[in-house]
Amino acid sequence: MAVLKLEPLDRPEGMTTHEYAHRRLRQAIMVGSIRPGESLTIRGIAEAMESSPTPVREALRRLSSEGALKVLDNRRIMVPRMTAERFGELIALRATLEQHAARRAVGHITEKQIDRLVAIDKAQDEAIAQNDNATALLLNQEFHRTLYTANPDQIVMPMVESVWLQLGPFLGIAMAHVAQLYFVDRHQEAIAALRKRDEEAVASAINADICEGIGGFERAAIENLLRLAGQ
Amino acid sequence: MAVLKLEPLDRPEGMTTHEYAHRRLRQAIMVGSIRPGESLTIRGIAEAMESSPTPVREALRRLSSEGALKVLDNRRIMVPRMTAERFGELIALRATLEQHAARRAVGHITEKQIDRLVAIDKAQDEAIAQNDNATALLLNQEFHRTLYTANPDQIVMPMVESVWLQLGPFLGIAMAHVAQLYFVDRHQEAIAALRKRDEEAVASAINADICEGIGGFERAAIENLLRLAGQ
DNA sequence: ATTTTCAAAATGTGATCACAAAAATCAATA
DNA sequence: TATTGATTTTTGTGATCACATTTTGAAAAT
Repeated sequence: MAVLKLEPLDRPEGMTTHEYAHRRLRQAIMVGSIRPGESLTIRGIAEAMESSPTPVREALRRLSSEGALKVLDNRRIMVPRMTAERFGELIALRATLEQHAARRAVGHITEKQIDRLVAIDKAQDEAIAQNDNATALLLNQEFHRTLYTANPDQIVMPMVESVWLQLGPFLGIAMAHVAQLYFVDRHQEAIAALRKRDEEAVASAINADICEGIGGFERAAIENLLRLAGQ
Repeated sequence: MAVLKLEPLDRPEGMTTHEYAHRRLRQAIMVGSIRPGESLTIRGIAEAMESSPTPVREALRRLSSEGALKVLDNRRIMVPRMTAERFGELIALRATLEQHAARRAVGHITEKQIDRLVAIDKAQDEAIAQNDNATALLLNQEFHRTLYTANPDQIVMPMVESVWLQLGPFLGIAMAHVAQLYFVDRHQEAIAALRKRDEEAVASAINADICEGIGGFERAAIENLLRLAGQ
């Protein structure tokens, strides 16, 4: 049996087992610590987190509905393989979705929430300065999430998170084969546009943030990376 | 126990029980035959489709990940209530997502696939002429799905379907309180633009198709409908 | 008539078991 | 050595059971 090592995770009281399993697996996929092509077994995961197949199966179903996992014809479950084409689609969709989410937030966001964005961005810069990639990644997600969820009726956030999840495995590959991930962002540009309630400028900043960040990989670089990772 | 009546559904051989349960519930929600606010019980559904709680729970988890169901704090599960604000967000997101999907399909679609779109549109017109709302709705979905999936690496279709699912309950309400759903579409405009491989014109046609179709409800009309339905 | 109390029923959750299909292992054969 | 074939193990699936929590409904009290 494939021995799966999973980072333990804080489990708040009252959280159900399947929810906990979902969180832990999601986290592992998001940061790219499960190799694409590696097959996950229900019993293996259940044993790794000291529970039983039932709640693990529920977690796997949710993750496959979220696009994080793929169910094969054999009913085996694995992290989807990445291709240059799929990567391109993911980046393009991410740009579309997050521009939409940002536009729809501009009319709702308060000055206090914008101040919060400033604080998150500052914390991210500090994490980058200390070469703490994992924390920087998490804070970058928190920046975007905080912006988009300023709209209380927003529907798009789960879809944005789904794209992040699907990009996770590639991040894992990139981190393993690139000496240093260089972070560039357009957060301050977005913040300035938000202060002015300039919807167009906000969308533009978010688009640039995505396209010049993770989306900035050249196609040749991507194919090279994937080849190196044996995909 | 709330007695749930579910349309039986064709079950292909080899389809697992949880997949079948997922399909049947999804279908019921999509056409608006489950009233928002009505609480679904695992055992009730299991009994209604002559199976057991385990696979039903998996189906419910998937549907909640797809946005079709909402898990309350009591762990009760229900179809989310609709509000005018949520409806507005859903329509705006639908327009954004489907314009994106359409643009991304233009470069891949073949003449044969465009011919297929023509056939589907014709069948839909016939269904409308015969006042067969259910069939017309299904064919409309098939039109859009066929267009978007012309792109083989496409990622967005599950998200489009998620929005359709979330709009389903409102459709059910509208059908119950409006004498006749008037169908307007921009399919022929989209087809003409596809033949010319005019990405901008395709996106424009899809946008109009959505905004003038289900998205055409005035806010006052929506609030009135929701009030009538006791939401 | 309304509210409170308390027992009974219903419900979500997760562990366990049995079964069939798939994968892996190993011996026999070419 | 490589390949086939049979046996064993592993795995996904779904039904069932026990437990804790919630909901329900009726009786009692205000």
